[in-house]
Amino acid sequence: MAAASTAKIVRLGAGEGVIEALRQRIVDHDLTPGTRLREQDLASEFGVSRARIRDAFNILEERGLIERIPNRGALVAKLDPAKADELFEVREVLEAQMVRLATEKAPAESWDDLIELFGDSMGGTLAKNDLDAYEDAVHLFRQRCIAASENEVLSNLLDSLYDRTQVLIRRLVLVPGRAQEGMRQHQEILAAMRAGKAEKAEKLKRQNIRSAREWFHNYRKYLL
Amino acid sequence: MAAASTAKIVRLGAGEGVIEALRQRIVDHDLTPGTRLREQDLASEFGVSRARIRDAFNILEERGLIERIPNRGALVAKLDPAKADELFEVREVLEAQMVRLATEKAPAESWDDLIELFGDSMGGTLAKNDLDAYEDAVHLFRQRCIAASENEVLSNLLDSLYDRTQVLIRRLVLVPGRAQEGMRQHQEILAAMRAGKAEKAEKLKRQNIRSAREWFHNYRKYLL
DNA sequence: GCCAACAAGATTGTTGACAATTTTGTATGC
DNA sequence: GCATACAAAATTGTCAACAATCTTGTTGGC
Repeated sequence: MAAASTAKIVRLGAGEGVIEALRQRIVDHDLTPGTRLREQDLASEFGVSRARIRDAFNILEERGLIERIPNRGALVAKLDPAKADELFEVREVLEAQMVRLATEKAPAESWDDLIELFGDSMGGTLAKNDLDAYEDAVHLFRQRCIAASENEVLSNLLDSLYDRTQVLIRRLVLVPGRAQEGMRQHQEILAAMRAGKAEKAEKLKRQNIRSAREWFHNYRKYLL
Repeated sequence: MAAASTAKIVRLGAGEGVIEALRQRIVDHDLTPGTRLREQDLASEFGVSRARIRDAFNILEERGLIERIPNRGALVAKLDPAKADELFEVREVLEAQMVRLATEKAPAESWDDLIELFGDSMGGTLAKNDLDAYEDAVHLFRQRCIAASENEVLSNLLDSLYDRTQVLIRRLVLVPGRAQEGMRQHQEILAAMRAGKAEKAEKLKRQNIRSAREWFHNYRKYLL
């Protein structure tokens, strides 16, 4: 569930739970973009002082999840098409690098269970519109790749980008046909990884993100 | 000079200057890795309250420039070889993407002045060991590419990564032969950009970072 | 002489109160 | 009726004091 949990283990101060709770609400669209965040309200709700909320705001702003206007407070960051494009352009190369490094650093057999997961049964799963199962599989693929790439810097960046696009990705799966194509692409990527072809896997992952970006463009009216 | 100034224009609060000042000291190695940062000392020096210093610490920690140990304070982050490798692995794809986007989005003629800058006279400049001129040229190349790539997310990530490796890069130029090779690589990259060959430019930039990484490995005893 | 227990000092973590700024509501003049 | 000026309320920005935790120096015992 928690995308950023891959690397953040340290510092369990009083305010740490606040950051995570706010992050979760924002990426889950519990707090919709543009929502104004009042320090005192949140402080009362979480039972901490305003200073803790302020600390959380500083960090969430640095991650791009909220925007702050001097003397006016904090707003949940909006995701306009231009900004979404920027995020896709960066994800394209970072996720491709993730797959490349994972292929190079992990033994080929370690992907067998994921190949099984994305295998024959997945088609039927999607036919029944069981999107949760698909989302879980993609999420697992992602987590395994991040772990295998053994690069904390990359991991943190991917988590940060993922937080900002999670809502969009989730909605994209709703578009008829997108999940099927995504499944096929993951099968191809995994096949390349199983064969140890890091460069090919990287290229395929890049195409996967570009493809997602194109679907987003074609359906952006419905997605944002 | 200020690498992170490309995008951070907003929020000129009292504490904003503190962040920038501390960042500058860290990336310039004015504060060496492992240095302990005491809140009260810095608060007195900058003439602000400890809370402002604390805010700055939060942000610098998020950017990976300092590390915090609970109840023990903040240390300037150390850059061990493993972490340096991680940074190179990420820079490799992000800077390549930067060059690709810059080539695609900016008119070919716009690189003519940089081609001139990295042209014939540069060889003599390096022969005289005028490293400042070389560093300035590389810095200008970088800034122009970031601006041309028109991607704020990418720009922020590159600035953040650059801050963490600036000292290392600066020292790497000292290694005999590295500057000459870097110059040649930039000439090739710029030639590809001038020709509008985005994919080739991307590939060359990738090789440029990989090459820098190898030099770093070979001379890491002297560099860290 | 060396180690452990304890106490004093230093440093970070947290809070509530105060100051500065912006927004909102109201009254007044045209 | 509408716009402007002013005042009150709400909200954010800043700070200094207090509490908790860790480090360091000292003393006593073996």
